[in-house]
Amino acid sequence: MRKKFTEKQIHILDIAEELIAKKGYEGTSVRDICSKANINVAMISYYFGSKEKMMSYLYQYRVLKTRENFSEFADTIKEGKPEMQMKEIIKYIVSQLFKYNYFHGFVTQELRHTENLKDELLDFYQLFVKKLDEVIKKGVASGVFTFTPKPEDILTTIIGSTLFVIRNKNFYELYVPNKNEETYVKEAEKKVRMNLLLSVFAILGYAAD
Amino acid sequence: MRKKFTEKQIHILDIAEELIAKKGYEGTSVRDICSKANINVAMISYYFGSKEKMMSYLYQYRVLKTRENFSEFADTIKEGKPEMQMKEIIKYIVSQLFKYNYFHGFVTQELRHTENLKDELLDFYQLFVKKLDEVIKKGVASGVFTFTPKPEDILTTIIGSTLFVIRNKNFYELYVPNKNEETYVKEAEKKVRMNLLLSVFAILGYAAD
Amino acid sequence: MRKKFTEKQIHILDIAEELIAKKGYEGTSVRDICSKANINVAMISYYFGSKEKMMSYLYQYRVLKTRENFSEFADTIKEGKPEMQMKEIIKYIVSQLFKYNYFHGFVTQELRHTENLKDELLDFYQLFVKKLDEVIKKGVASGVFTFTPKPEDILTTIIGSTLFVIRNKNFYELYVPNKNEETYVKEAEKKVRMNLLLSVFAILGYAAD
Amino acid sequence: MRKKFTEKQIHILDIAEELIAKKGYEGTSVRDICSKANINVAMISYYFGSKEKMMSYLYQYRVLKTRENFSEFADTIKEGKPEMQMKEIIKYIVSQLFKYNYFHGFVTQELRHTENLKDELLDFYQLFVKKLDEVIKKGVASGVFTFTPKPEDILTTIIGSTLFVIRNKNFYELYVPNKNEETYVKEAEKKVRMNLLLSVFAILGYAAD
DNA sequence: AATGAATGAGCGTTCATTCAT
DNA sequence: CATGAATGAACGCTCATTCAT
Repeated sequence: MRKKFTEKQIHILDIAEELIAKKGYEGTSVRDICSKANINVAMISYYFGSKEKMMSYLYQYRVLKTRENFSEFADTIKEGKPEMQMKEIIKYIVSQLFKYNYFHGFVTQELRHTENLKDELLDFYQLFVKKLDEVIKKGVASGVFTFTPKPEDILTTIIGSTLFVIRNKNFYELYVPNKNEETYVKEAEKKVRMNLLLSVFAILGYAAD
Repeated sequence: MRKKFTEKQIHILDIAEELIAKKGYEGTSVRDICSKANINVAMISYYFGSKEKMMSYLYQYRVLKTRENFSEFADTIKEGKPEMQMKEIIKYIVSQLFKYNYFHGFVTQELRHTENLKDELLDFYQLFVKKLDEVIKKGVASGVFTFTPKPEDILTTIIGSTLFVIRNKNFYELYVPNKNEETYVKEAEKKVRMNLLLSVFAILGYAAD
Repeated sequence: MRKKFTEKQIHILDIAEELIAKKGYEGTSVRDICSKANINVAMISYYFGSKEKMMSYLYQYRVLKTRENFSEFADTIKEGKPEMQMKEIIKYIVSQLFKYNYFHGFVTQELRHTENLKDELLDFYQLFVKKLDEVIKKGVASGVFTFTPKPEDILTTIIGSTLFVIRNKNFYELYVPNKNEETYVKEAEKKVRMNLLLSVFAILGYAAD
Repeated sequence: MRKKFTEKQIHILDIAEELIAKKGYEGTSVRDICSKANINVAMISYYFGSKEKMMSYLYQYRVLKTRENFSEFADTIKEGKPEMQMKEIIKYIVSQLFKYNYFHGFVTQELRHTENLKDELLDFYQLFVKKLDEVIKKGVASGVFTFTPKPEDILTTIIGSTLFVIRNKNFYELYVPNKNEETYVKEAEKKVRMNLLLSVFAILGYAAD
């Protein structure tokens, strides 16, 4: 059920995503979205069929974009050494979660409304697992990694830790040096990335020389 | 503003928590809760003043219980060696999150409704950070730990990873051997706990003999 | 359907009257009344059967008292000259309306709820009409009054003017010299009384010598 | 905050006014109004924002119309003799109160809901007082009136008496010859008008030749 | 292709009243 | 005799959606 969206539709989806990530699906009324998007209240039903279908389209749209993005990324690290690849994967996941935190925010919160779509996200996660598995095995084979942790556990740690930081801003900011609103996000991202690098490479038994 | 609750009120809170964790605050109507609790629609206003106040009471009630529970737990590990203490802390946090996943589910999702109460959760997290800090320092001092990672990062990894597993059941269950509905939860909890033990001890540079 | 009331019941009726006169029948909840009377919410149904029946009892109670009161008053002027009697009647009606403005306030506002009871008020008004008729005829017979206006019109003017003043406080107070909250009511009562005396005696063609 | 209303809105306001005058603001539910107006329950909120705001608009609308109406009337009597002017004013006020008795019914009963709007009614009453004052003074100057009663007292008598008659139908109808429902109202209006003419001209010491 | 008016269902809450004690 | 817990109906209002244009 792929669909091409007009500019106007994408505009609506952007605003819907932001509001829903902030206030939840039920907490966000069609009127809220339309008012912020400067369109008529009837437009969401008109364009997408219903509020719920709009959610599906929004989800599809983002997953599609994300997959394309990941595809490109995967290409860029194809040639590197395992330790570099692992580092880049961590960096990529963390930055993507921070960048599209709106999306990832509502994915876990609001996916109950689009139960059948979860599969697409699942496929996407498995893509990561597969990639991590490759890298780990290659690293172990080449001797730079000592241990063989489960790739799904590595992914769990990376995504889980990052989302926790994003969602518990007022906890984590206690430990981030620069609390300036502008720079906080960057500092937080950096801190969680460093933590994950340390963590993951420790599990891998990475012997830096 | 502590409050004693009757059995009936606790019954309502239990059901409310479950539904809200599943379907969100706005997604759960007073009628849903009352219908499942076999009580009159007016009772929530009658007992708690309003739906919103019920949320506050629910939150208070759980945080209070959780703090008391943690207090007891902290006593039981007071005497042990750092490595044992760390192991027990991880085990404790993971098991608590699994046990009260309803609560932790709505805490991160629905806290916007009880903004002023967030501080209590913050205090609670800081309790953990403090405890972790003690254990890490003691372990480093006694030589069983080699490195000194930040306690807030350790906590982030533990809670983040566990919550991710809880909330992405149909991802994680792909990697859990026994998919029997009854045993799955236990297996999943065991798997994430093992992962975290490995992970945390690796970061600490724990030298097992 | 006469009824004897206990002190507690009278206490409730007093409070109910005040609140209903202020905020209307529907605007006053049973809870409001019970809360102000420091009694249980169930008491009004318990004592009076229902909120509506309470209204009936309240109405009966006040009309009864008022009739008794008027009876006494009628005795005191029995012996006087017509012009004195007329003066006293005006003074009496005005002062009673001011004194029991709570009651008269809700009588005209809330009588829609006790349609069948209007007869009692009607009887009461007719008592006044009869008395006024007597006085007018006596005065005409004795030559102190020149004209024979209809007694129901005299009553209409007296009650209508007084109630208008009571209910349009912020209009009439513009023309009352002393606006001090304490003395205003007395001044207003005095002013409307003087107006009515002038008015009624003018209609009667009273020739003061 | 003046507002133009559509025909549909005016239709709703008419029905709302009638019901509220009869049963009070709290006694009249939004459902009552909508049911009688054959519209959806949501329409009152949709058109006016809320039930309470509807009251304000209704009030504004009627006061505005009434002021315009009075303005026109004032023009028509500009040229006449004082005694003719006085007669016309009485006739006008009485007929207006009878015509718009719904409005005047709820104005005194329900103005607690639109506290801040009372001033507009006050202004309106003062317009009458001013006009009466002019007429009285002119009459006294030209010698047709002997006395100088206070204009606010004249207004009080006129409005008070008329409203009393309107609100105590089953009292006054005892004295109105033709009790036929159709003609009663006209007869009652006539009777109270005659009474007021007599009354007011007597107070003015009008010397008819 | 797009709108604004209008709808019916459902929301959280309050109501007068009843019930068990 | 009196209470406080509990009820079902109704409240004003907002919702996502549909309809007529």
